Parts: sequence; structure tokens; C-alpha cells
Amino acid sequence: MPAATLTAFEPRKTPVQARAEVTVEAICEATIQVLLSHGADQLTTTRVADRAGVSVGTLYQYYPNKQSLLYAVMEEHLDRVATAVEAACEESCHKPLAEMIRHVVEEFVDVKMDRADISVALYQVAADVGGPVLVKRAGQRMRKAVEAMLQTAPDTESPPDRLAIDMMLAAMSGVMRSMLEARPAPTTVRKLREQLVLLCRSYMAVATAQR
Amino acid sequence: MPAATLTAFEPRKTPVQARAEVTVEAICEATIQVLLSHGADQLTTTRVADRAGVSVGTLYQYYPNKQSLLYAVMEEHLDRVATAVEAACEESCHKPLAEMIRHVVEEFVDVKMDRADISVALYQVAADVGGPVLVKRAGQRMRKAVEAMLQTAPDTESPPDRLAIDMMLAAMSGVMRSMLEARPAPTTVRKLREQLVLLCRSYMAVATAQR
Amino acid sequence: MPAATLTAFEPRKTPVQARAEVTVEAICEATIQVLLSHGADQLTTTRVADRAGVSVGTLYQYYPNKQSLLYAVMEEHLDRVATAVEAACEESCHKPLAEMIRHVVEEFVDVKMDRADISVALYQVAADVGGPVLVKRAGQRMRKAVEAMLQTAPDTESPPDRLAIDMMLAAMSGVMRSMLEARPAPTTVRKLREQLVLLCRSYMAVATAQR
Amino acid sequence: MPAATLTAFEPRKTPVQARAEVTVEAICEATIQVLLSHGADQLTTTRVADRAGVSVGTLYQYYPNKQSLLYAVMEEHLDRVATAVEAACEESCHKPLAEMIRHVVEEFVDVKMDRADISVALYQVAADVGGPVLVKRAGQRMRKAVEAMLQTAPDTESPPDRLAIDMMLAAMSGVMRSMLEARPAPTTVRKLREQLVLLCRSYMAVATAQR
DNA sequence: CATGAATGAGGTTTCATTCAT
DNA sequence: TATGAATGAAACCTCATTCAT
Repeated sequence: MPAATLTAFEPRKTPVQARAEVTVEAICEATIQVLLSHGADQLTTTRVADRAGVSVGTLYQYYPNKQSLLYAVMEEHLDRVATAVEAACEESCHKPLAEMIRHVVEEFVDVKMDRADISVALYQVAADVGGPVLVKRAGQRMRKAVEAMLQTAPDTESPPDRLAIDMMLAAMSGVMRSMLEARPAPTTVRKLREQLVLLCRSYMAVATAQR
Repeated sequence: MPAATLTAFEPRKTPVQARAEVTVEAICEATIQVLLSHGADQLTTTRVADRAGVSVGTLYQYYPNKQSLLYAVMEEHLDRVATAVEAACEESCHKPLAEMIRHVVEEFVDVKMDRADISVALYQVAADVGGPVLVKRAGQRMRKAVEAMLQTAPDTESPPDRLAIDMMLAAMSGVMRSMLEARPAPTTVRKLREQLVLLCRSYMAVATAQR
Repeated sequence: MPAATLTAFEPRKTPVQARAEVTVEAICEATIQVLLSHGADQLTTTRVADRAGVSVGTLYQYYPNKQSLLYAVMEEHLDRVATAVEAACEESCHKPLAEMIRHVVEEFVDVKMDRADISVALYQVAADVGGPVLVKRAGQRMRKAVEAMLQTAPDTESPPDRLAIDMMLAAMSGVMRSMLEARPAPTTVRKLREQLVLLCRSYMAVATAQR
Repeated sequence: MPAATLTAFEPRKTPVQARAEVTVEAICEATIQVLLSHGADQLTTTRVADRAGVSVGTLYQYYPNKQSLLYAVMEEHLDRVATAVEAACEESCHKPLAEMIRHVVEEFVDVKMDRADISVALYQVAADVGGPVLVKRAGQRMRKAVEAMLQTAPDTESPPDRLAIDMMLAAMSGVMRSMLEARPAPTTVRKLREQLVLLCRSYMAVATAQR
């Protein structure tokens, strides 16, 4: 995959007028809808524009090409997730380790489930150019946030190292993905979330003790 | 995504002559190479045929369409993984829980790393039609194998339930994926593998105690 | 031949802008030209587009597939013929039988000869999916028109039945076809037309007497 | 349609061995079956070979190309029809005009209906290269035969001219075609055949009187 | 700014035909 | 002679993108 400068995916212009704001939002939402209803390989710019109720020309006013559209949707989603995790981390500083983990895990699961449709839709394009980079970037933000939080844990002398945190986050992603693809009932979601808390806690406990 | 009969992905004919056998293998291998060198959206049947050193026509003698090609490669890979895990489970019956987990996890990591190229390549097409189904199927095989193995653990009265096993497998997949995408050095692989053993062990311990 | 929904041949969209109107007409005309110059099996969408002076893409904006193109041309032609016959029938109501027949036959021959090129071209595709249906439909329109006309003949007590009218129409078609394929000189056309009038008149006379 | 030497359609070799005879027959029959079950545009050499129970290679032993296959089937069919008409003509020499017509028309209808499947199947390919020529040739044979027969009619001083005979034959073809495509019940066939006799008789009467 | 007609490169797939076995 | 794997030209059709209105 020839790396193609990532700047090529930046949106073309930031909407200034209110009307434009609405249009952009509609296009993003339409992208997700099309992704879910037709699949990644059936996603065409015309279809997205149709769904959004605008013409192709208009779509190209805001996004220089198809990739940038997917890139933007993905970026926004990952940003929302990373931001939520960061917030949870900050709120949980200085609390006991077990509580920290619970908060972070629950927040992570909730923000993903909140827009489960987007999460699922994006798995189809995550592997595209730009996807892995964005995922990595969001991962690093979360890693840093968790790391900082753990430093403040009152009941932990030597907090887990980076590698352990990455492990945990990777495990969380894996569980999340398998959950999303199974489209479970709300009660099941709660049960799984609880189990994920346990999984992360037990691993963090081990990873802490290790050092 | 209207489900489109899965039979549409079945290979067209099984080669009978010796040279045909070679051809089919070459096509599969070429598919992976192209996936890695050009990416999923640049994978064209012509390119695959070229890489395999045959004509497009020949490719279509064995696979009815592009999807079936990817489907076949994926199926084979997932089968290899599931089979390896099943074998590991069988071998570890009646051993202590900790040993069971180590064996299974190590086998899983090893079989994935053994053909890391394929694993990585397939992440790009896993979301396509047919992918999720195959993944689920392989997941179920592994779940059953692990479940059966755990029943024989001498040091565990009430083994973890299905949900817990699924959790663990999902976590393993997530960690594996993040590992593969980072393309780590062999020493790092070993360290990560060890950590994954710890993660699974600790969770299994908790999940067992719970009941 | 599994019947394949006929709706699959409907034009894709009706042109709204003026230039589009021109484009569609050019494509239809080009189809006939290619049919005549290259034959049905050498008719390719690219060739038609070339001849029409547009790109393939444009062709596919208006016709969902190759068949629909031929279907449209055929439909228009048959409609023109059926309409002409219907008009002739209406005009001849209440006139003597002999005059009726003359008028209808002459109109039929003339409308076919008027666009002899199209008539000939379409014989090549008439057997395709959709063709027979359209032919039958046009045939029924003509049958009904003739039937209604004959009811008003002042010199005929019991007009010929459906079967006889169908016979006559079939005979007319057969003669027409053999005429068109022979590409006769205008004088010959007039002679043949006159003979066809005689043939139809004599048969109608017999068919009337019969009852 | 660039005329392409017609010799290109001649069968490759005449089978000498009995086994080959069977093979050739099977291929011809298969051609018709495929034409009827799949349509002209779905007729592929492989499909015909499959249906005939031989390999493509074998098919190409007897026919140099696809066209020659269709050509051969068509030629045989038209020959059978023309021969039947010629025979009928000869048998009817010196009989009264009305009887002549009845015999010829009935023979024509019967020989077509006898292998109605072939007749129908061939309408699909009649327009192809070679088709019109063969049709014309058969038409001429029939025209000559009818002409010769009419010369011997005891009750006709000046028999109809060529043009009139061609008219009649063309009308017969048209009626036949419309009959075949309607796939009528045997009783209907008899009724239609009787009507066709009337049509031809009445026209011949007129055409005779005219001179 | 918005529209949507037009473009055409390029992808998928078929199939007549050949030729080594 | 029969087979059927291999070929590759060429067909159909899509869709990202542009630009005149």
C-alpha cells in the first residue's frame, strides 16, 4: 500500500454557514447508513449523496475524494471514543485501582455501544488506507491517559508498564468487536461489560504484582 | 447487506490433474501476496492471475468470482488456526488449568505468527460478505474445544461458562490483531505471548472462582 | 430461458435537461445503425456509444443494460406500427370491406417501409428475451383494431373471427419480412403491396363467407 | 455484416465410423436443446458439448467453429422442409389446383410441426450470418417446385407468376412462425392448417384469374 | 453554491478456441 | 481420437470525479 500523504484525506473546507454544517452532518450520517445497508464495496459517492439528499457535486464541495469521507467519519468516531476514555481516566485519578478499571471499561463499552451502528460500520473500512494510522493514534491517546491515571492509584506501588496497558486495551478492543458483531441484547451487554471489568481488573492485578 | 447465498463462494471444481493442483495453490498464494503488496481495494483478479503466472481465464476455472477467491483463502487460514487450537486442547486434557491455558495460548499465537502475512492480509477482507460467518464458525470450534478441555481440568471444580470462554477468545483475538499490525520483533512476540498467557490465566481463575 | 423480469429492461431515467434528450435520441439511432452495419452479435455497448458520439458511461445513464437498449428501440418501432394500423382502422370504419382492407394493408406496408432500416435491423433481435412479448403485444393491439373495424363493415353480415384476423396479420407479417429482406425497388414494393391487398381481401372474403 | 466466405461454415469432416456418426448426431441434438433451454446468447460450445456428453475438443473435431454448428443444424432443417415440399409438389402434379394447394400446405405445416422444437429454436439464430442465405436458398427450391407443379394443373390456363408464388410462400412462413411461437394445441393446429389452406387457395384463385 | 450529465479508465467475467497429454 | 486445462481478447458495466449550467 503506497503510503499516499495523509493530508490528502483532510476535508476540503470547514463549513462556515449553518446550512453547510447541516449538509456535512447529513453526508457523514449517510455514509454510515450506506455502509450498514450496502457494505463497504457497494458504498459509492453517488449513493451516499443520494441518501444524504444532496447531489454528488455538493458532496465533493466538502470532501476532495471518497477516502476523505471515510477518513473523516472514522476520525470523528475514534476521537469520540478516545476523548471519552480520557475523560474517564481523569475523573478516576486517585481512586482505588478497581474503581479506576471499572470506570474506564464501562465508559469504553458505553461510548462504543452508544453508536454501535458506527462502530460496526467502520470495521469494514478500518483496514483501508489511513485506517490503521488513525486507530493507532487513538490507541496511543488512550494508553497515555490510562498510564497517567494509574500513576495516581493510591493502592498500587508500581503500576503496570506500557506493554501491559497496551495488552489490556487490545483485549478490550477484541472483546468489544466480538460483542458488536454479535448484536447482543442490552442485558447481555451489561453482563459482558461486567465480565470485561473482571478481565481487566484481574490482569491489571497480575501485571502490577509482577514488577 | 442481503446475505447472498454462501454457496456462491464455493470453489468451482477440484483439480484432478497434477498440474492443476499446482495452479490452484499458486493462485491462493498469489492472492495473499497481492493483498499484502497492494491492499484489498487494489486486489484485482487480473493482478492475482498475473502474480500466479496464469491467465485470468484459468483463475476463473477454479473460482467462480473474486469473492470466492478471498473466501477460500480465509477459510483455509481459519481452519488451520481452529485445528491447531483443537489439537492443543486435546493434548492438554487432564493437565492443570495453568498448563492448559499456556499451551492453548502459545499454540494460538504461534500458529498465527507462523503465517503472520496471511493473518495480516486477511484483516483487510474479514469484513466482506462471508468473512464474519467464517470467523464465527472458527470461533465456535475453538470455544467448543476449550470448553471440553476445561471440563477435564483436575484443579477446577466448576469450569468457566461459555460466556467467559468467549470473552477470553475475543480478548486473545484482539491482542493478536494488535500484535500482528505492529509487526513486532521476535523477542517482543515472546514477551507479549507470555503476557497473554498471564491475562488468560488470571481471567480464567476469576471466572472459575465466580461460580 | 428463465423469463427474467421484464422490468429489467425499463429505461433508467428520463432525461430532464435539453441536451440529455438529444443524447438519448442519438443513442437509439446509433443502435439501429450499428445493428445494420455490424449485425446483432457484433453490437456492443461501446460501439453504440461511439457511433452516438458519447461515452459508454453516458449510455448506461439511460439504459441499465444492453438488452434494455434493444428493447427500447423495438418497443418504439412496434408502437409506431401498431399506432399506424389502429389509426387506419379507425379511419376506415363503416367503409366497404374491400376499401378497409386496402387502407389497412397499405398503411401497414408504408409504415414498415418508411423505416425499412429499423424493421430489418430488428429482425435480428426479435428473438431475444423480451422480443416475443413485445411482438405479441403489438399483434394484439392490431388484432383488436382490425376486429373493431370489421364490425362496422356495411357489406358484411358476419365478420371474420379472431383466428382469421390473426391469420391475416401473420400472413401480412410474413410477406412484409420477406419483402424487407429482399430490399426491393420502389416499383416492386408497390406491386407487392397490391398483391398483399389482394391476398388479404380474398382471404377475408372467404373467411366471411364461411360463417 | 461482412459476408465471410460461407465455406467457413462447412462441417470439418464427414464421420466415417459408426461411433462418430452417433457423436455428430448427439451434438446437433444438443445444440437444439441448448438453444431451447438457454437461448441463443447463452449457447456456448462447452454447454453444447456437455449436453451432448462429449468434450469440447471432440466438438471441434467435427465443426471448425460455433457458427458452423448452427449453420449445419439450420441447413439440415431447411433441407428437410424444402425436400418435403418438393415431394408434395411432385405427388400433386396434374391434380386439380385446390388439391395441389391442400397437399402442399398440409405437408409444409406438418413437416414444421413435426420438429416444432427445432423450428422455434432456429428462429433465434436465423438472422445470424449465413441464416438469410440458407433461408433464401430453401425458399427458391420451394418456389421452383410449386411453380413446376402449378404448370401441370389441369384446371388452370395461366398459372400464377413467380411473384404470386413467393407471396404465398411468404404468407405461409409468416403464419407458420406465428403458430409455432404460440405453441398451440393439436386441435388448434389442425384448424389453423385448414385456414391456411383456405388462404392460399383463395389467393391462388385470385392470382390465376388476374392474368 | 448546487446540480447532475458526462466521462472513461479499469474492473470483473465469459467463452471460442487450442494443444499437450 | 478424446480430453479438458489453459488462454486471452473482448465484452459488459461501474463509479470516482469534473464542469458547464
